[in-house]
Amino acid sequence: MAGIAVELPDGSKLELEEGASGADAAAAIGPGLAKAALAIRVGGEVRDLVAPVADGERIEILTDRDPEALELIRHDAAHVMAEAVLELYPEAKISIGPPIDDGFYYDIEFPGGEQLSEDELPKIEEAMRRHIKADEPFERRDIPVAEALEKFRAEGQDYKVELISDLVRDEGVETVSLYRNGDFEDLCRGPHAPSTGRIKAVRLNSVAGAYWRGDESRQMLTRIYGTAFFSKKDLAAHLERLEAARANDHRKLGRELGIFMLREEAPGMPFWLPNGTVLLRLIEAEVREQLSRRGYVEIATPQMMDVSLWHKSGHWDNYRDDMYFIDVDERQFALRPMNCPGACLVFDSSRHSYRELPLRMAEFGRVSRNEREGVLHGLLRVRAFTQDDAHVYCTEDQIEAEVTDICEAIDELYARFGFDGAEVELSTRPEKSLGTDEQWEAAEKALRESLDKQGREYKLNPGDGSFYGPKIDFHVTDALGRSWQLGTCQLDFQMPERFDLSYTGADDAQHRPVMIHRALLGSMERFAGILIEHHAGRFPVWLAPVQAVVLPVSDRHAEYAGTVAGELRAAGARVGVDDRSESVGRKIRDAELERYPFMLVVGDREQEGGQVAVRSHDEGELGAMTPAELAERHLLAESSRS
RNA sequence: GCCGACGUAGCUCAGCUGGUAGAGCACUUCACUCGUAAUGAAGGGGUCCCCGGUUCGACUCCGGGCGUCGGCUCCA
Repeated sequence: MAGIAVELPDGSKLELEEGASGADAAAAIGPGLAKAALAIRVGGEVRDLVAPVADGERIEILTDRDPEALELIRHDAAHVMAEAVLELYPEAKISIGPPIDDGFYYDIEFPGGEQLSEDELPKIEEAMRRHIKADEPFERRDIPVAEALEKFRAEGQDYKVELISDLVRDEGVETVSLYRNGDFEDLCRGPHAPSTGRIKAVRLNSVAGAYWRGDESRQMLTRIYGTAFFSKKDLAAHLERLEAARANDHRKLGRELGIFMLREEAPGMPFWLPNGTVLLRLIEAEVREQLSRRGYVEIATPQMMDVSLWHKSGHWDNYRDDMYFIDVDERQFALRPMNCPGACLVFDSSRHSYRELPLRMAEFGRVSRNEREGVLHGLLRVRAFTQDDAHVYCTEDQIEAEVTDICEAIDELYARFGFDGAEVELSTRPEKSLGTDEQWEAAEKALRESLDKQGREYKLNPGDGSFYGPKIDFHVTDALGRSWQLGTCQLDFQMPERFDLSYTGADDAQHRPVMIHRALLGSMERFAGILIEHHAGRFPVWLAPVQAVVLPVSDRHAEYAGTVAGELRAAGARVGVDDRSESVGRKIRDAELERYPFMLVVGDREQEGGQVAVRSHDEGELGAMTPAELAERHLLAESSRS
């Protein structure tokens, strides 16, 4: 009888009988592996353990040590949750339940369209544990579409019927696969672990509303979020990590460190406190350093302009819902939601030669957008913010070099602030947009080619572009792993046309410039928020709003403390004095909680020697030195390059 | 905008099955004058988010708003 052979990750060959499964392969290698095996990976594809392997395939046995296996059991857990929910609420209609980054969810319609209360989660969780303990096997079967439709129709599972119908329509499938665990059988591509018992720890976290198929106009379902692990210890560690991440929330740190505040009187419009304002100015200085090095000029244009301008720019047609309008006497004005029209008016205020291009005009532009309630989020999603904006007017030939230069500036700037790298996304034409197919095609091509030439990895976001052009976005994540867009580079053939912008070419004729909208950090507010979380409120010395605090040992050293602070400030350092009548220990503690990088203790010894006793948060006590030495060695060492 | 939860002193939070509130920290004052993560004592501070309703009486119950938080959708 003919055997088959598969190749293992170490390159060795494993002889198996014809028709052998992944489980057989694992068993052939050893009983320990047979017990630990969860699934197999062939190439990039994960398969059920019971799926057959073919002659010559390179296979890998997945166990709980494999990161992909975690995704597997989370998907398993989603099925177990659906099983438990249907047991407790037989009338519920289930939709989809995928694994996600750190867990899984299942979207479910409860009877009467009611939302599930969070209080019910423990009950569901308990039922899940029972099914996990019962170690129910996952069993797959493939059945004809008609049979599947009949089954789910009979069960009243309308969402499954819709999913299957769409599979037939979009992919022309003839059969679908179902997975059974216990009494529950779900439409599912798989793969799954051999049985529910492989889930060693499970936790349901929260419920939330979620639109069916992510479509606002459709039914809102109840999304139950949960997570699963291979051990209770891993689950506990995960929950601890979340807890720690919450401590780095910029909203909490922002208040504690005197960076910003929010008030009910101005929802979504942050107030910058003294320390935050210093931080903002330092961030701006880094942006300006890029501007001057890369040949930008800076302008400042009005916050509010007549509505006629917004009709002209296309914002009224495409962005009206997000704008604030103000009636003044007989005229209607709008607060700007974007800075581009102002820049266009500046460009249009004089004649331009092709010799001036690319003309790069930057503006730290404050914009106001009437964001829908419910989307606001600390500094990360606000209604009034400042973009480190710029508009580059250039020829089509210059696009690629400009886009490349912008991407480089973003790389340099993010590296300067301690970010390893951002995720790059390319977004193309949305449904609501201005311009012709040809223009969009040319613009999208230009961006794509620039990215390709730079050798950048990027994700494609079809339909996610701005209404006037496609864009490249730079994304980074916050403390809890949520991704936020920062920098952006958007191509625009529309605005120059609408504003009838032109430059004189070498041929003495008038030509239309191309406009690039670009922001390196995106919004100063959002960037600052992300920066706070990235550094957990403990900024590098050059960026710390207060770099050092002078701590007099007793009241009689207060005057000397003031002298020292004065000297350091004169040298350009940001220094505070804590001259409360408190113990040194107390002042050290408070300084640490404020996350000051340096604490300068001054008592009799230091006062006599004209020195300060330096304590660094990072390095502990550094001994005594003069203020000048401290400034040179520590406080100013990494300051802005400008 | 949608779903859910929440809103008590500057902050973190107790509390009341309906009888107008309390702690710690912070703040003020006094004493202490202190050497690397909390010195002690005393004191001030609240339209219990807002507006209605029920009730003899509402911080508490009900309705509506506003805001915040977690999601969805949307977006820098």
